[in-house]
Amino acid sequence: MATDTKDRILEAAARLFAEHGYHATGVAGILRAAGVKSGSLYHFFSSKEDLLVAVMQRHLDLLRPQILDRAEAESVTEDPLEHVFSLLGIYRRSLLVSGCRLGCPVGSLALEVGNNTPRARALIERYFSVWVAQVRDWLNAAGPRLPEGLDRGAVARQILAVVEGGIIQARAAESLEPYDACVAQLRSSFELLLARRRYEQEEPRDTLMGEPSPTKRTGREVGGQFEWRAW
Amino acid sequence: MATDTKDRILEAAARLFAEHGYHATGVAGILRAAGVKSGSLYHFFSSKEDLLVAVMQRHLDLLRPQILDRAEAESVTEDPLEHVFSLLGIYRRSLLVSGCRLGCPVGSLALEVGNNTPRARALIERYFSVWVAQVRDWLNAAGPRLPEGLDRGAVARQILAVVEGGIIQARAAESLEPYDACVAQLRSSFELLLARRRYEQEEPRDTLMGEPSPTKRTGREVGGQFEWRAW
DNA sequence: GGTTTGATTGATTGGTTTATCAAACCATGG
DNA sequence: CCATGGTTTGATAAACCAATCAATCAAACC
Repeated sequence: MATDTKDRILEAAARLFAEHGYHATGVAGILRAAGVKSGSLYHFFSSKEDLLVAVMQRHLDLLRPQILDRAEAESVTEDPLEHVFSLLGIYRRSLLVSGCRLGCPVGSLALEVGNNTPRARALIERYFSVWVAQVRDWLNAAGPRLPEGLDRGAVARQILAVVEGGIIQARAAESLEPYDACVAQLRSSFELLLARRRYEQEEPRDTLMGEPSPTKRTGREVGGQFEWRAW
Repeated sequence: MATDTKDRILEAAARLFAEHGYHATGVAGILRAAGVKSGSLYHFFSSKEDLLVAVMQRHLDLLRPQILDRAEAESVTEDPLEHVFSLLGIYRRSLLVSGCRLGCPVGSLALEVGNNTPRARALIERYFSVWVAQVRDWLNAAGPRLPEGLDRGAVARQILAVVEGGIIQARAAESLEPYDACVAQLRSSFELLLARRRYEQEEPRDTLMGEPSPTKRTGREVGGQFEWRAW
């Protein structure tokens, strides 16, 4: 069927672009992976670059259902801060199952074709915007638990940076360790923010690095420290 | 002269790889940019991939003199924490003068040729290691101003992640704003760490988000907030 | 002055790439 | 049963790519 072929091409192209990059992926490889002849591809897409744009559009379309919503769904609590670390856990799993080869498909393409491919660049920008906006909303939903003056948009951008930068390092090192270190450090920063908020409010506190306001805490205890079940 | 030609080739290749990526850069373009004929290139480098490795080696060789040492040199104070933000300022300038096209030449290549080019990957990994080790040393030099139990290696990795991730976002957005937001947020985290340290020591403090221990403060005051002169 | 060594040239090769196109195919509706 | 239009085929064009190589040149060395 028509849409089936088109989807197979898109899926194959998305996978190969993510694995080897845009330029390193030949049309022949996409055809082979999709089980299609060249004419079919050029029936649906006017050029390789056009295919790239379609792949990016697909990533954008799938961002919410397959990444953001899933991060929420995987959180055992309704703590919006847990959604954030759930999200980081999704990328970690992607690295894990691919032997540190696949991280964020958009991040890779952003650096390779970012400029000099205007349509793709615009989609990448929107992708990041949606991502950041969702994380910002989660941070906003954490409401008074985070400090008053905190720029939650900037924090969301920083979280995205940590993800992308952590993935770069993990790929280079062929190890999850750098990614985990970045995330762990991010978690510490959050604990500090939460602690600071409690400090501002002069609430009673036992430990400074303690758990988030435990209204619904259902995470597991690990080594005496509360885990937000990011993975 | 011999070395002159070789250097011109390396320089041209490094620039073009950073601008357009490895695969998108043709040998012909390198020859044109270096003002050299193909035979010369293949006299010095056995293949395009060999040239890539040489370019990476060059980046590694220049990391200390042109990036890390310069970050120290540009700091007006001897505060090792200022070195860190000085370093972030170097990358910002690179983005600025190139219209957000050039960030970290190694980060781009890390994602594009990271795997499936073992020699290049190993050099990228070493590059990041040296980078992280230097930042870690700076953090260590900050000594007791940072909290006792802080994993300074992890913080250094996180800083690298913020740089690389901030650059990705800046390139995608064709704007410095995302990079600045990430760095600003990083700065806030540091202020929080310093504040926390002072809190631990039960030292007298006036503001929680105040300046770093002002033994040698020579930065400029901006809007009432202390600036570490990152740029 | 003659020889060796290394550097440089630039036309050329062989392979690969993206993209085209006319012909065949097939489902749907008249 | 045919007509139509979207779909698929696969050979092939045209451009591009990395890489080669015999020939020239320059300098250093004996």
